[in-house]
This record gives sequence, structure tokens and C-alpha cells, in this order.
Amino acid sequence: MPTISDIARLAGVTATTVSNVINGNHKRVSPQTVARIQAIIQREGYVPSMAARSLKTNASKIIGVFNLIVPEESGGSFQDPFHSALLTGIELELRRSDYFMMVRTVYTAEELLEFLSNWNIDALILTGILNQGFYEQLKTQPAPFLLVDSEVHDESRMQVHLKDREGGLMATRHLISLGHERILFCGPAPMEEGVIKERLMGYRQALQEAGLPFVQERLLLSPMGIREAADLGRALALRDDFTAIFATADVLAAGIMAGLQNAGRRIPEDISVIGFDDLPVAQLTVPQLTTIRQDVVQRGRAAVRMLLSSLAGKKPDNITFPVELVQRGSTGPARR
Amino acid sequence: MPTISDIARLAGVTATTVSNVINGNHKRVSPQTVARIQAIIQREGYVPSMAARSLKTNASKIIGVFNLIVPEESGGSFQDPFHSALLTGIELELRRSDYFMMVRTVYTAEELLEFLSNWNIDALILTGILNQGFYEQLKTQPAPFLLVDSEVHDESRMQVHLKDREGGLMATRHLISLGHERILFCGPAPMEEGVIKERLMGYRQALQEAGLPFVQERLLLSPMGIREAADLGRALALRDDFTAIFATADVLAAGIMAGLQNAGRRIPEDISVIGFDDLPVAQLTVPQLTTIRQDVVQRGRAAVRMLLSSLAGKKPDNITFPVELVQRGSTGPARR
DNA sequence: TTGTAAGCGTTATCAG
DNA sequence: CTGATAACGCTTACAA
Repeated sequence: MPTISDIARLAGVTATTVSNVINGNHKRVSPQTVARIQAIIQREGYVPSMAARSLKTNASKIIGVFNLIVPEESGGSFQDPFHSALLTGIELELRRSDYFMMVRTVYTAEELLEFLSNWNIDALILTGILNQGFYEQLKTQPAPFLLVDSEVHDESRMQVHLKDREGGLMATRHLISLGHERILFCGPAPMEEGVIKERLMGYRQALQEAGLPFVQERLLLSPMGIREAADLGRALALRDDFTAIFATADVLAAGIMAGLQNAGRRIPEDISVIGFDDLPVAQLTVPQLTTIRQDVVQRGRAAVRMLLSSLAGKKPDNITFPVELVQRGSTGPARR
Repeated sequence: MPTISDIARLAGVTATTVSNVINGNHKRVSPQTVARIQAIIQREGYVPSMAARSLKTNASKIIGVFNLIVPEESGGSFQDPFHSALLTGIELELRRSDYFMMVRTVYTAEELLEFLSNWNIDALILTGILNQGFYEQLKTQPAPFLLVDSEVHDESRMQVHLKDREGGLMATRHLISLGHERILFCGPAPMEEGVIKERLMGYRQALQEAGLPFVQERLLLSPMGIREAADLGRALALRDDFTAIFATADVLAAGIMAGLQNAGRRIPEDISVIGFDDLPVAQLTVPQLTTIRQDVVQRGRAAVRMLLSSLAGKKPDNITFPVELVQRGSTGPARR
């Protein structure tokens, strides 16, 4: 591994000049020197050491991507297709910059803060369950951070929003328009000000518009694993007090569908199911899943763009992504 | 952010001593001093700077996880559930150590090598398509690396193997035992010495054992995306020259199943399908997917353990994981 | 346009 | 057992 001074020696200049060349400070160096040094850099395969650079500039060129989960749901966050899609977008955008990412599942605020000071991460993207206390701790550290689908509401903060309430509204209206009156809402536990809460609000609003009652027993909390969802589906096959299900995630919907079908229920003849996200998994079910589409990959890209422009000293506007109903086969007219 | 000298000053000692305390060099420091310094470290929330440490020790405490893909299949590697499961295992094991991971999708050897010199990654885990040339380049760099399901065979190398051929054998034998004689093999393009080739060998061996011919037209190459697999399934619904399918990945099997079913074919009555991996997605299909199970998460953990012990100067033994037939509903007797 | 010198936070060597 | 000092590779005033 050649160092900057190796290059300098080879070029007959000093490290300063090489540094200026590397960092595009081209006004401070004569064109010939620039060319000569660049040739040598190329030839020697020189690459600056991030460690040294980081130490000096107190910036790491690392973006941390953290998924906050409660220990109980453990098994890691990579198995969640939503998170996977987000990572895809983040990486896609990041590779156009000179930043890199460290991905980490995090259980406690302490763990996160230690990680941060360890590596002086330049910026953070956070997903998962971020409670208020955690959020307050986060504000004590200097790096800009951005929440995706977190459960904290703070308009002054960078955020990549989604029209969650509208999504819940559209999904429920769609079911109601098909004649369904008893509709289950399935999702993880909604927290104050969180996205699940928003979708739930949409659900309730649609019910209200249609003059339908909100019934507590039709509100189902469920973990997000495929296995758990399938179990839930099998359990639901025993109930008879609903004709449709709105699940707040495609994985959840797909799992529930599989469970129902394995227990002998037909979809959509017996029960209609609608999901949320339109991830690839929505194409795996039979019939294919009707769902509320969002562009998760683009949201990941947008998150990175916002953070990078924030690092460049700008103050990016918050952005809200649209949702869209995608009708496929898993929803149909309510049985009488 | 306090530094080591801040702590030293506070403790009335010098940075050296604090450093010794941090690095567990406890024989060189008196117990009282150790205790006092640790208390102060705790109180001040001091965390060592990785950048400085890395610069000094020329080791980064970073494990790189690289998925090598050809540009065409792009869209990133996080969408592949196999890779996701592997990452889960890697992270699970890594968090028990003081190493961290950087994850990166990589298209070319140059990109990888640049990344490496940039960060002086301590060790690498590589997945995806690693051709011979790439492999040779990899050997020119100093960090220990480990291949998971790569397409290069080199027994002298650290590797986390799987009984791939046996898996192919078991899958095909299972179908044959159900009376199937015309069996499709679906997977990505097999390369010399790769895992797909191995599974294919198992497939061929099982055919041979049963006195069945190997027919080129029953060898199907397919990309690994869900959408592509579903398209393939729909296309296959038009063919009538087979009664069963062995797919080399669950995603592929599930996608093909969905495509077939959406085109009106019944599974397993019309066509039997068997997958490979037993990832959560195998529970999403209806009927649930018969598959060859492997423990991907454990393979990820094993990979990390091997690398860490290699970094600790040991020479870990290569390890080969078993496979197991999991019979579920997607395979049944061949129609006559 | 180029060079000098200091310093980022840590660890390693050697001395006390 | 503890301390002084140098060095890791780089950037950045400031000087020439």
C-alpha cells in the first residue's frame, strides 16, 4: 500500500501538493503537476487511507443504517423484506457518492451511541421502533439523522414521509366498496404518532365514512415474521366474524393468506386480503396480493440524498411519498 | 467526545496507562489504577476512536461482506432472501465480537480492490459469482477471505461448504420416488466447480440411478428474482413435457409455483415442485414448499467464526454443512 | 504554484 | 507499575 508521501516522492513534490490534487483543489496546483501526479497515483494504485483521513478531518465517510428492534423480535432485521428494499435503495444511491454504509441492528440506545462515537459516523438512517426517550438521546449526538417509518413525530426533523393515513384509507375504502363491512386490521402494535397509527386512522376514517362501527376485536396486533403471520392466518380461519383483512405489510398479508388457505379458506371467495408496500413478495401469493403500493427503494434513495445534502451544508426539504392502490386477485366481493 | 488524554488527565496518569487499561493489558497496571480509570471512562462515556486505532494498528475491526453480482441482474443483493439470511447470521455472530461489518454489492474486481485498500478491511466474506480471474486478484490482497457458495473451488482456502450434490440427489430421488420421470432442473447458470453445478450433478446422478435419461431441454436457466421466476412459471404452464420441477432456490421455486398456479396448474396434482434452502418464504406458498433444508443463518455464523479465528492467528478447519429433505405439500405422486 | 510544520487519537517501544 | 516519545497517513494554515 503506497502512502501519500510515496506518491509525493515519486512525483518530486511534497505531500501537500498530492493532497491538493486528490481533493480536487486544482486551482492550487499547476495543470502539468496535476496530470503528472494523477498518472503516478494511477500507476501505483494509490488509494487514500480512510483511517488517516477520518482521524484528521473528524469525518468518516460512513453512513450508519440502523434498525432498532426490541430484543424479543430478534433474529435480526435482514429478514424483513421492507428493510431489504430500503437497503437496496440506500446502497444504490450511496454508491454514486463517496460514502459507505455500515448496517447494524440495534437493541438499545446505549448500543447505538457507543457505536456512533466509536466510528464517528457522519450521518444516520434509522428504521424500526424509535421511542421518545431514544429519540431524545439521539438529539444529543452531532450527526444528522433521518427517520424512516419511525414512531416519532417531529416536523422540524428530516424525514422521508409516506401518505400512511391515505394508504389506510384507500385500502379500507377498497374493501368497503366491495361490500365488506367487517374488516380486520392487522399490524404491529401502533405507537403514538407512528406510521401504523396513521394507517389505523385511515382505516377508522373509512369505516366512519361508510357508517360502519369500529370494533376493538377487529384490531389485531401481530409480529412481522412470516411464520407468525401464517400461524395467525390459521388461527383466523377459526373465526367467523369478518370477511376481509387489511394487513399493514405485504409479508404479514402473505403469511396470513397462506395460513388461511392452508386451513381451507378460499381467497378472495371466503375472505379478501389487502396488504401494504407492494414488495416482490406480493407477487408470490396465489391469487396475487392486492396492496397499497409505495416505492420503498426510492424512499431509500431519497433518504440518502437528503442526508448527503445536509452534510453538504444545505437544509433539504422534507419529502412525502405517495401511495397507490394496486388491485390484484386477493380482494373480491364480500360473500353474503 | 472525550479522548484518551482527557481520561488520562482526569485520572492523573498518562495516555499510555489508559491505553493499557482499555486493551486489557492489566498486568502492566495496578488493580487500583485499573479500577479508577475504568470508573472515569464509564463516567465520561469515553469510547476509543476507531480511526486513530485503525491508523496506528493498521487494522480496522471491519469485516467486509461483499456480494458479487453481474450488472445485469442489478437492483442490489438485499432482495435475495438467501443473502438476507446469511447477513442475519453474520451479524448475529459479529455482534458478539468487537468487529463490525460493511456490506457492499460489488460489480467488478476493481471496485472491490479499491474498497479494500480504502478501508483496510480486516477480513472478507464473499458471496455470489466469483470467477477465476476475480479470485486470482483477490489472492493478491492481504486480508483473509472466505467464500460462501461461490463458484470457485479451492480446497486450500477457507470455505463454508454445503453438501450441495447430496441436496440435488435427495431432491431428485424424492421426486423419482413419487413416480416422476420427467423432471425439470431450474437454477442460475452453473459454472465450473460451483454449487449449482454440484446440485446439478446430484440431479443427474439420481436420474442415472433410476435409469432415467438426462434431457437437455429439461435444464432451465433462470435469474433469481421473484418476478422473473413467476414469469417462468407462467411460461412453463404451456409446456407439457414434465411433471415435476427441482428449483435450486426457494425463491425460485415459490415464484415458479405462483406462476404455474396463476396459469391454472394445480400443485402438486398437476406438477410437483421442490425447492432448496428452506427459507421463511417456503412457508408462504400454498401448499407449503417441499424443500432441501440448509441452515443459512448458522452458515453465516460459522463464516464469521472462521474468519475471526483466522485473524487470531489460528488455522480453522473447513466446515461442511448438511442438508435435509423437508417434505411439505408441494410434491406429490406423479399423474399418470 | 509549491513547501513547512503541526496535529488528529491512538499504540508501541523503551526507559525509569 | 508508569511515563515520555515517536509514529501511523493525512489535511490545513501559513509561509515562501
